[in-house]
Amino acid sequence: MDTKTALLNSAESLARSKGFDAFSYADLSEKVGIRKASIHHHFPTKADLGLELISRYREVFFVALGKIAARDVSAAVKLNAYLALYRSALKGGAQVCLCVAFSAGRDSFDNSVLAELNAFHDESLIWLTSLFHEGRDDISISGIENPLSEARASLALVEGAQLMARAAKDISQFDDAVSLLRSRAS
Amino acid sequence: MDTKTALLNSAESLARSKGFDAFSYADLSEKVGIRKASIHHHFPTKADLGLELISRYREVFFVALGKIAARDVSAAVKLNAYLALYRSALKGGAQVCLCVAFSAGRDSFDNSVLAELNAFHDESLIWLTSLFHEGRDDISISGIENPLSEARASLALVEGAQLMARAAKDISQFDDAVSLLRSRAS
DNA sequence: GTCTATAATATGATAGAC
DNA sequence: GTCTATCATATTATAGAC
Repeated sequence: MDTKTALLNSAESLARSKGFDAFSYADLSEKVGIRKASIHHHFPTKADLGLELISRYREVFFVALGKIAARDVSAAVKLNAYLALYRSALKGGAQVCLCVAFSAGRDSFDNSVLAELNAFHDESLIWLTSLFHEGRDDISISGIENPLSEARASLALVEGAQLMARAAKDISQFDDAVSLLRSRAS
Repeated sequence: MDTKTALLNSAESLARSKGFDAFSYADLSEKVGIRKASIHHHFPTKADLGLELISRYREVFFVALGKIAARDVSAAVKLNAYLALYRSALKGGAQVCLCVAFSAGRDSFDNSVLAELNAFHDESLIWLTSLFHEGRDDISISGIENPLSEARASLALVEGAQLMARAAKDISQFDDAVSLLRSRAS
């Protein structure tokens, strides 16, 4: 693996466990085994690092969602896969997804990072709305009256559930919070 | 108002808008009009300040919830009051409630602060579970099968909705996320 | 209780040798 | 591309005068 990728991987892990502003180039230096100054060669400023982080994350995340959507299974199965994706991102309660980590960060992000965050949010809503439409049609998810409202509520639910689980360092808080939604997917 | 209260008020505002680790004694100094060193007289360390902040917040918050619970109105009305409390805490999208702010903070909190956070969480669940029991009994809130599950989902929902609204600096994201829950309270 | 002054440390970032 | 050395600045915190 090349140095830049190693830096991105370690930075992502640190951002998701501690927060983007809570880790320093010194932390990153120690994790990757390279001097602080050398990191600036790959990411001149920390803002550059932040932008590349969220950009890469969004790309990878929606490739995963695309694969779920393409499966020839019921909407209920896809909803469970979506919840499993957020659950596994928790790493047992030690990390949140990068989107939650950045949303929780201080207002230290510039417009390009905020644009990525908004895009993540909008794309998620589109994906979820489509899912709930499907679930209403194939009647595999119960009680759907308004797919868009369901999408908005579900996104806030999984993000809040992640936040609580990491704060308590207890993944069962995530499971408890989403159990009601999961129970509607037969 | 005495200096200590002024410090707590300004610190709470800063923590809820920027994050607890994202404001410094210098920021606080400027806001209150007192020198940095003088703050240490009231709060020797920043950890002391954090503990007093969350402790005071929990107290005030559950006094408010107690007043809502004591009202002679339907559970649906109480649920709307609960959602309105979280909505007003948003200050239009600029702030989150202190509980969300601390949950999102880095792992810089010691055990006493984490204990307050856990207590906040547990007390909220008890309050909400009681509310949903009431809503099932007076049939003012629709579709309740398991009050505890509803409580857990609702808490994660409002916290996630706050996080999203502040990240987008747009209170309508909170309203959108909770609209489904609100619509069940007739 | 508040001030000035200062300490000890950590931060993001740059210059220039190899 | 990585290194050593350094800078400017910000952080929490303390000592001691008033």
